[in-house]
Amino acid sequence: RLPPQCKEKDQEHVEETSKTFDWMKVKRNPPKTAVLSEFGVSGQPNAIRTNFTTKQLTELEKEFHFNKYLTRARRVEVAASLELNETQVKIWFQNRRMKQKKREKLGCVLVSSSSSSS
Amino acid sequence: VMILRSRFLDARRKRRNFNKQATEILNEYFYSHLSNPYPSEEAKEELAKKCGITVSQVSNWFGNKRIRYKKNIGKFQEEANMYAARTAVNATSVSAHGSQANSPSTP
DNA sequence: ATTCTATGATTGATCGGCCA
DNA sequence: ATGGCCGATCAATCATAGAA
Repeated sequence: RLPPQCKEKDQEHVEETSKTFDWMKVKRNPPKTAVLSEFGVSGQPNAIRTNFTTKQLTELEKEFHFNKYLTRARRVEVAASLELNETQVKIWFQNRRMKQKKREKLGCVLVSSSSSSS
Repeated sequence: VMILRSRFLDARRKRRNFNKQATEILNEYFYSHLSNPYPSEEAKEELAKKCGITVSQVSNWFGNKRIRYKKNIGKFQEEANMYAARTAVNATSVSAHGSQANSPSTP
C-alpha cells in the first residue's frame, strides 16, 4: 500500500481550497410570501424581501409589548389592519422573539472581575 | 423615499473592524474547515474568547464569510491557499514525524 | 476631498427538527 | 398529517471604515 499521507498532506489541503463543497451550493427558495396580487403574469412571483413601513413596524412593536405570542385570532386582526399576510406577521413575531432573547443574553454578561488593562 | 429614514433608527450600526489577530483566528478556522465552516456553539464561544468579541459577532462573521466566499470563490482563492497551506503544515507535524521540510517564513 | 471596495450588523424569510 | 415555534442560516441591504 502507499504511505498514509505524510508530506503530501499540505498539498491535499491546498487542493481542497479549489473544491466546491455542498455548503457552497446551497440555494434558498425565493420567498413565496408577500401579496401576490399585483403583477399579473410577469412570471416569477415577488421573490423579494418585503420592506415594512415604519407604521407597520411601530404597530407590530406595540403589539409585541402587549403579547410576546399571538393567538390565531389576534394574528388575523393585526395582519388585516397592517395589510400584511398572516405569515408575515407570524414570522415577524418569531424573529422578534429571537431578537429579544439575544438582547437579554447580552445584557447580563457584565459581571465577573474587572481585570482592567490588558 | 421618506421611509428611508426608517433606517435612521439604525444608528447603532456604528461598527468597528476587528483586530488583525482576531480576523486571523477567524480565517484560520474558516479555511481549516472549508469543507464545513459551521462552528458549533462551543466552538463559537471559544473563538469569541480568543478573538475578544461576542458569540454573535462570531456568528455574523461566519455568516458573512460563507455568503461572500461562495458568491465569488475566485476572489478568495489567494487567501484560501495561504491559510490552507498554513494549517497543512500544522497537520503534518502531528501526523508525520520526520518529514517537515517546510517553513514558509518566521526565522 | 471623492470614489470605490471591504466588512460588520440588521432583518424578512427559509430550512430542518421538535412537539402538541 | 398539520401548524407553530425554535435555532441556525441565508441573502440582500445598510452604513461605515479603509483603500485608491
